[in-house]
Amino acid sequence: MTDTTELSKAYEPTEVEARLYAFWLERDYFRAAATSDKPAFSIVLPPPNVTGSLHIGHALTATIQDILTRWKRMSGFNALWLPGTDHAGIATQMVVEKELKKTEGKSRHDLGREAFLKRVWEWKGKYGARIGEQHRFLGASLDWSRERFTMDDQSSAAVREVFVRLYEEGLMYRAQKLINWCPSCRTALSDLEVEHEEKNGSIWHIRYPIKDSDRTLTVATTRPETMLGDTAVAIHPEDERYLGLAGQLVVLPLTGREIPIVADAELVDPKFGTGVVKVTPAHDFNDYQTGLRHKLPMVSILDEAARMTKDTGKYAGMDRFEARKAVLADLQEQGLLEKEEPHKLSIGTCQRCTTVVEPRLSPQWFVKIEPLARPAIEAVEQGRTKFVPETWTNTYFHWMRNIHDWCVSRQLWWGHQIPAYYCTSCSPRQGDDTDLPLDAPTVKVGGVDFARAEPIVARTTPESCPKCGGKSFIQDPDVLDTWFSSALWPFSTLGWPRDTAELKTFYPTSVMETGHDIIFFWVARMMMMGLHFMGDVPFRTVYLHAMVRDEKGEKMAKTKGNVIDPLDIILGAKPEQLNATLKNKFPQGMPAFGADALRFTLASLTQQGRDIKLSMDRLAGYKAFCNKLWNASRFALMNMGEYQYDGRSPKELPLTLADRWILSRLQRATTEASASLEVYGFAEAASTLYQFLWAELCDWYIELAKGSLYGEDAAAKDTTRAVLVYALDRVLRLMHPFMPFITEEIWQKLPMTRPTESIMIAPYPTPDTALVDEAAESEMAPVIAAIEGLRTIRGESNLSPATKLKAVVQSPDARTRELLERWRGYLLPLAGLSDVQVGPPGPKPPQAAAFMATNLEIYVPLAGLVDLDAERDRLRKEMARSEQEAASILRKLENPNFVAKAPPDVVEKDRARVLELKERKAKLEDHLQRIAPEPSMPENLPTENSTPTEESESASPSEPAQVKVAPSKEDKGGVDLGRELKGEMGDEGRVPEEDPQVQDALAKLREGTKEGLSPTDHHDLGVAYMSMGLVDDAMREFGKAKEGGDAREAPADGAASKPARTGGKKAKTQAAAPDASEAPEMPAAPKAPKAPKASTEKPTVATAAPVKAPAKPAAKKAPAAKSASTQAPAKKGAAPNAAAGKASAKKGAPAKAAGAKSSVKKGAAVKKAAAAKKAAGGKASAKKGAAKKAAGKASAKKSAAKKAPVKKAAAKKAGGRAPAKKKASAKKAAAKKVTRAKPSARAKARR
RNA sequence: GGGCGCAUAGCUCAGUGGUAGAGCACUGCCUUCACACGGCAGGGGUCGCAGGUUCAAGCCCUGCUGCGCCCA
Repeated sequence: MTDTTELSKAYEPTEVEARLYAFWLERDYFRAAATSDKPAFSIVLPPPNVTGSLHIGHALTATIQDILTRWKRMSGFNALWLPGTDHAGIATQMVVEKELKKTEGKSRHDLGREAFLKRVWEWKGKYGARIGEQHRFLGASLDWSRERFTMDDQSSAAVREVFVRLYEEGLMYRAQKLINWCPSCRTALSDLEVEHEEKNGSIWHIRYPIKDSDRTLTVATTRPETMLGDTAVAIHPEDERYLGLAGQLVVLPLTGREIPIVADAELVDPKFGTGVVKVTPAHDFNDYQTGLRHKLPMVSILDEAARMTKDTGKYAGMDRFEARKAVLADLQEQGLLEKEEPHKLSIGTCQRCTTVVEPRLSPQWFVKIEPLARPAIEAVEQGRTKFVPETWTNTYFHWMRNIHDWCVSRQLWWGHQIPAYYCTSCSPRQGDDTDLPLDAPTVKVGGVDFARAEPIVARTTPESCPKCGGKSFIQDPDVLDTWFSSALWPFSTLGWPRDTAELKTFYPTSVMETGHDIIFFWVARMMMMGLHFMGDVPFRTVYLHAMVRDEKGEKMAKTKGNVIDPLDIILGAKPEQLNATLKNKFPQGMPAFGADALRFTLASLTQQGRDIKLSMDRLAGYKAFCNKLWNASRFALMNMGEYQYDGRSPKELPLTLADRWILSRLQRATTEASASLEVYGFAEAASTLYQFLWAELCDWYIELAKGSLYGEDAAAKDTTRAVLVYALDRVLRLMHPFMPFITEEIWQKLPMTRPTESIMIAPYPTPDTALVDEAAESEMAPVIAAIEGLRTIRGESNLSPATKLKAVVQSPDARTRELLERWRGYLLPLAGLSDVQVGPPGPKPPQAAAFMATNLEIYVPLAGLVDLDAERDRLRKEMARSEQEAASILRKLENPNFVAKAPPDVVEKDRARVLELKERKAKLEDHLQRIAPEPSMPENLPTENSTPTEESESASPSEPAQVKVAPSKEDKGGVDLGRELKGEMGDEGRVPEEDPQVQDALAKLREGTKEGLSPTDHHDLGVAYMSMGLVDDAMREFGKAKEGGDAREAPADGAASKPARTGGKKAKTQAAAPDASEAPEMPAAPKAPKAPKASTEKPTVATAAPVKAPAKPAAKKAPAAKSASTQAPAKKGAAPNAAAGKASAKKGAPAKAAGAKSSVKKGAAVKKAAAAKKAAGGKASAKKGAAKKAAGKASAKKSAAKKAPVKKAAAKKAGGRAPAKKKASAKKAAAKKVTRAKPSARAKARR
């Protein structure tokens, strides 16, 4: 390994992956011990087709299994993951045949069996290693020393042994039965290898004349050509139409053969078709059973290629579909074809070649299933094997309880030849097979008629015939179903039938992990064979993963051109290598995402019970995650200096709060990740680690660590380094099973003493409870809350990160204050502050932006920096959220049933929550009043009957004091207060405080905020208290409200109506509350809470509005406000502070002398559909939401809660009109995120 | 025909009765000395539809619609 601590700037997976896999192989880390003191963990890899190529399903399989194996290996297990490949009988034989045809123009029969098999082995030698090599690109930690092949000597020996034992036990037999036959592959198939597909076809009605009668019976059939093989016609015994006919004969058309009419209640459904069914026992499974019941002759009319046999007269040699046409034509000609009707039917096709399969009567080998299935069912019933997800258990049971005997013989050459031998001396000979086609599946070997000969089943060729003493034998030419050898895989790979140490150590295997598509093919059969031959289940757990589909959910198939090659993802690919969709997505070619990103993606998408849609976007996201990990590590290494971590517990170091916090969070992540892995929760574990690394370690700890790392205190520096190394070491090990390469690469470079030479054999972390630090986490909470609050202010105000702010943070809680004070070193850099003053609630800074969190009030003095408009909008939004949530909880609390029946703690929580929300909202409103935008206009202070002041706004655009809009901000619609105030002063150089006018207004503002709560708030609180039954408190609040000017009566029922809230300002030149005529003292004293009265508003703004969007601001506003106030429903008094969205004339108006801006408060709580409906109509929707959404979608609630400032969108959008929607749908939407300062998981993660 | 599963943000998906979430995508600000594969902030939801149970339903029950898979 390299010593360098330098890492490249971005993670480049390709070189790292190749180098590290070689390193692991060289050190032999993948090899499991045959015997060991460690507990065993074993998985056998579902053997891929030996000549196959890695596809995305293999990648998923390998990812999951490698995660399990590496996790267990690191957790102290003797972990075996055993690789191998499957000979894949039909598939491989077909591939080689095709190649043979292509290159030499020969068939396998041209070569003969022996020569052909030699070719297949050569092929296997050439391509057989490919699939294994491809697994290495994935990082699969397979024990290659134990690699196996289903046709190697050991496996073949196991197959023979099983076959013979089953035969000896009577569970393997040979019989002439109707089986599924593929006329193209020319072999028998098991039931499972036939795929059923619904297709549109026809059903023909054919008249069969009754012998010695004028009458005919009309049969309905989907396969007229098989009538040549009919041996009866069946009717339902109780069908009145055909009473008395049973036992008579019909004359089979086209042949003249006479066949009986039989009564069969099982076969015939009198309601279907004509109620008469032709019976063709040799070509239909239902008819076959009928034939057995009625002892009917069975006439085969199709040969192994599904051509009509020589017994079919004029049809002989025709293909079955050709024959169908001929038969129909002849019937037509004879007037026996009554009609043809469209008909849906289920067609069985060959899984391998999609040829329509043909039921065929032939001698085959079968496994008697019932005695094997019973124990396999019981084992699962008893829980000796468990399915994950559990839902597969029922599927398994259903199939196991209904399976038929398993046809295991295949008329192929490539596979395990059946260990049955026939004496060439005394076996019946084939007498008349001379005209069989050369390529007949049962070739003429020694002339033995295998259909009639008696097999001698033996492990090796018999010495002599027990019957005649003959010494010459011929082995059964057929081979076994590929799945037969696969069924033995869990024990044949461990050495069975020999008694090996591996079997003792690793059987039963720990987990069988595979796709759910082979639960019957493979899982069920392994269960049966394992139980029968090993006496125990083959695996304790079956984890069945989903199918991987493309991004659209379509199955990946070459024919669809949507196949994604895992190697392309890992290594990258040129555009010409990609399928059309991918080429479109990556016109320059696909970048090398790397195995780690692919693995992490697959693990993250693996959810139980649904298919995986492989999303390239998510893949890119996880590559970014790799890069993030890389760079976090790079940062750490860059700051290590000469430091070497000595492995001491961090507990012994003088830890800072951030240290303690991240160490504690790490322990939690450790616990959660392990717990998820225990229950196969790969996606959950991956998510936990992702969140920890990114949202906690990178976003917080590393940022906090910079203080000490860049500082002068050497000891503090080293402590931080220790924690960084400790945390990285741990998280790398935690992630190693998911992302083996990048974790190894980084881990090797950490400046520390490594317990092992490789991370893959280092211990998997377990949580260190000594480092779980509740106190640190709760101490960190207010620090984080404060930083996030400050960032919110900054973000919402579009302040550059470079702008340093001064902040005032107030908390009633002494502990919180102490913490913030102590950790101001965290606060300043992360929030971008130049200073912070922490104190108890008290005088608020004038004209500041504010953020209210639980127990925390944050103010940032504007100092000419903050976008006042945006700030007001934000505050209103916050208020609306609080209001919405409070209202919804209040509704609950008002319900006596809820209070009576819900658990007390739930009720209590809700009550506390309401109070908290009310308080929060009160503070917000209070602050909103404080930064009301009218300080420079004392002459506009409203009186009792004052009208809004838009006139003045539009009237005096030229007066400096009224120029509100800083030109530079015009386009954005924001208002820069500093400039605004300066403008008002007409002097850019002076600070606002020096202006007497401003001073005056500010003084009034301060005065007005002393009480903290507005009368409206007191009233609302009263309602809340009332609903909780706290009558005294409620009455006190109502009293205060009244004192403050809230004229409403205390509601008798606790469901008082609430007045609409003020808060919105119409125009910046206007006094704070002029929109409420009944709120005279508004601007200076926020006691006047009344609803805005739209009627008093004059849309004078319109005159100043640009030609382009003339009516909007005004027209919109007025009706909305009106509806809001007039519609305020009585019940809960949802005061639709509604919603007239604010409209800014600035934007649309190119020159707008005076930014005639009009702003109406956003409605906080429009709870009633009726109110909402109307209110919505007036909304000038904001930002992109409005631009994006169809007008009709902007529902009332949204509009009410939405941001009002009309930014760019308003200019773009002509309308901004949001037609009312019928339903006030956004109840929840509006209520959401009420208290969340930051919605992202990364933020949430650290709370 | 029988069985199973799925339907939640633009996309891919978590969410087992008590404040609807993540990643990606999107919008704004920022190329700040780990990372622009980046940082901060923000917007975005009729939880398929309709009933029912419950104080309370995305979650439980019934029915319906659509999609998928398996079996016959």
